[in-house]
Amino acid sequence: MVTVQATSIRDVAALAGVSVGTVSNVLNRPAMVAPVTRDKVTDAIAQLGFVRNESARQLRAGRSRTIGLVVLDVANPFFTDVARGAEEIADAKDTMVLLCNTGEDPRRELRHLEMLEQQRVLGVLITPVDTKNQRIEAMMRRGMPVVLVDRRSNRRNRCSVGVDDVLGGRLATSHLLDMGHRRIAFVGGPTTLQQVAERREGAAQALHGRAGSLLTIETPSLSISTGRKAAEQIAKLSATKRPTAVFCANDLLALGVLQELTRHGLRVPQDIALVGYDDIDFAAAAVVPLSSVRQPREQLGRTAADLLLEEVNDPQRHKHRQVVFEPELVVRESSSLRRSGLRGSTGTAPRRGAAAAVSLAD
Amino acid sequence: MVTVQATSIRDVAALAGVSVGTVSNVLNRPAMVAPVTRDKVTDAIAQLGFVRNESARQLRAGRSRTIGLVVLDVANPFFTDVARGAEEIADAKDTMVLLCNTGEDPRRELRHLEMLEQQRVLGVLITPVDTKNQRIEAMMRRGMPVVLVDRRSNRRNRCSVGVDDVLGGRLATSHLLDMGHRRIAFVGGPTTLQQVAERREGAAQALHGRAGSLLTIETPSLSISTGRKAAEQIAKLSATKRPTAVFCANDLLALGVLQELTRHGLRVPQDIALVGYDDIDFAAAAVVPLSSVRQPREQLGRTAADLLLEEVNDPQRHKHRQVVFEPELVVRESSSLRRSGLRGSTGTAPRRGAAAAVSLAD
DNA sequence: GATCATCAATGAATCGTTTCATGCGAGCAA
DNA sequence: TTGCTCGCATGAAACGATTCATTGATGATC
Repeated sequence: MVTVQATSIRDVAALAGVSVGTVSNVLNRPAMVAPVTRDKVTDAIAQLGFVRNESARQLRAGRSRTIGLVVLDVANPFFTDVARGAEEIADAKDTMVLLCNTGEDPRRELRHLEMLEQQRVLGVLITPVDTKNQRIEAMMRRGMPVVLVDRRSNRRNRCSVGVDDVLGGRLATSHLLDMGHRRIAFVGGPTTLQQVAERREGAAQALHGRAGSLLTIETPSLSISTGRKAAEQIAKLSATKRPTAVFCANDLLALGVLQELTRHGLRVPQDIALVGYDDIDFAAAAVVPLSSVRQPREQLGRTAADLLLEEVNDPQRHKHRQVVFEPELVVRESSSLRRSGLRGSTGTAPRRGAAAAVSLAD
Repeated sequence: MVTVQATSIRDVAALAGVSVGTVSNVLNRPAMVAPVTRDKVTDAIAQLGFVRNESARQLRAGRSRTIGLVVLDVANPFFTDVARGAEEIADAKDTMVLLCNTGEDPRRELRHLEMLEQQRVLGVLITPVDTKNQRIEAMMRRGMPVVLVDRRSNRRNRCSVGVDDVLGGRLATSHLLDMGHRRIAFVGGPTTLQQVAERREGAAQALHGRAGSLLTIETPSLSISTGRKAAEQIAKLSATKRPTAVFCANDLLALGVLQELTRHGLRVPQDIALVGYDDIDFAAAAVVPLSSVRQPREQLGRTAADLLLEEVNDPQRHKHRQVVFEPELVVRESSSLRRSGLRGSTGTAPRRGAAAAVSLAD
């Protein structure tokens, strides 16, 4: 097979009998070309199968039409929902979303950021692996708009959309305490992830001034398989030391924990209660429907894209904002059993706190 | 904030006191630049925060360093695993993967293909929405390498990697027949998706010459929520008409079916047996661990990327190949109950067929 | 000291677009 | 007829890199 030499705007111009400038006008400002000429050009384009070279366009026009979305894990439904939200907004503005997966690996994150900057994307939505990321700072200094996703920026010099993770951790843990649990484990990591650190912090806050202890099991990542490994450690503990409730930093971990506890003959929620985070679709469909802290995932993506495009389209007027959503605890079977010793009835979840709703779902 | 005028290779050259050609050499062929000069240049690059403009590079060099991966649904773990496999291979060859999500929408698919071709990507891996896709044919005629993913090409003029979906459908349905089921439903759609059509075809084949009927419930997509809707229809049927077993075209559907059946008081597997397809991680973690047809997902992605890069790097020697993997039935609780009337014991799965392994997993 | 090979660095040409100042012809008013 | 405006079309000049023929400097060899 012969690789065909790509046809350029010149070939189209030649075939249509017009100048290259006119072809470009047909492509970009069809209104200012006479209908007869326009038809000649579009015919020529169709006949030659011409496809415009985006590199050349971008080089000259100095402006790309894509934004980058850098996430920790595309296999995590949380992020695919965020992506969906971002795409929805971008689509409406004729902008494409480049989805990049770091797999929580700083080196891959760096590679993706480099690529995005080399491509001169309009801007970047990112959930960074590390709290401190030199590269991001540098990019911003060079004028690249960046919005942090699922992370709060303490600095005022950039936009961020996030969910109050401390509150989320507090909600989950208070609920477990209310259900009569005293030995609670937090499973999650790495703690370099701000989300993880804050959810744990929330758990610690909930315990403040109340009877109960928090055992932290740090994991290297947030996947189902690491969840299984963490549960193995828990299962190995003696019954008197073993926590009676586990709060996981996300649902994937929780699902892994659930599988592995079950394999070891530990029942959820009878022996160990379980609460996850994110409320992904699979949580409700788990062996034991999983209590979880729900975040407005698509909303997060939409808001992030909105903020970014606002900054892109009008950098002068744009004011950096830090948007924080509130999470919501969804109680399901995995944590709905009141701890024995406090009369063993299946209790419904109590409302706690003013701002945060605690809802009971199927 | 002032948007800084992007620094170019000229600025670097000026600061380092060398020519632009030398800077380019440092970037692309550092070995042929004297160490002293090289250091001057790299210092200048660092000092200016220079980031190479990929558009310009690509325009002149005439060659990009990315491949496109177009999938039906990024929220489906099947595809994220395929993506992971493809990325693994691409990474090793210093190539980036652009992940594009069509959401089974032909219009979005078209937009993504246009964008990829405009960007002059090295090639495209795609699971097309329609069996016949003009645009793909056109792209190939223009010399763009394309590999079909999770789909068999009957034509010899292109590469494809797929799994024998007819066999998969046969495995699942034979298993259900062996467990004593006679009224079996197939849930899946749209049938324009080749995978769906073939899995159904396999189901029909399994019934050939055996007692039993196949009820087809066509769905508009392959998500959890459409699965719920399908289950609603099933639940509405009278007990005598209702199928005793359901085979779903993928696991997401099956999980949805499972949730909704349970909500209607129908027990799995006692009232209705259930088999899914893909064996995603969540299948084993479902309320009732889900029997499913397993496909070598990452392998699929790796092989596809391998084929594509082979064609890209040596178009002369490359021979198009159609790789077909064999699926494997994994029997779990959702279908492991032998149908009453044939003595109601929990049976283990029988081995069926020569090539296809039927394994019993936890 | 002349000749030649080797190694580095140079800078102009080029990739395929977009953009914009310029040209041109038709139509219209004076 | 002249002078203007208006509507389209033109084509040369960018954009920022890569590439390659050419030049220059340095040693080595005779």
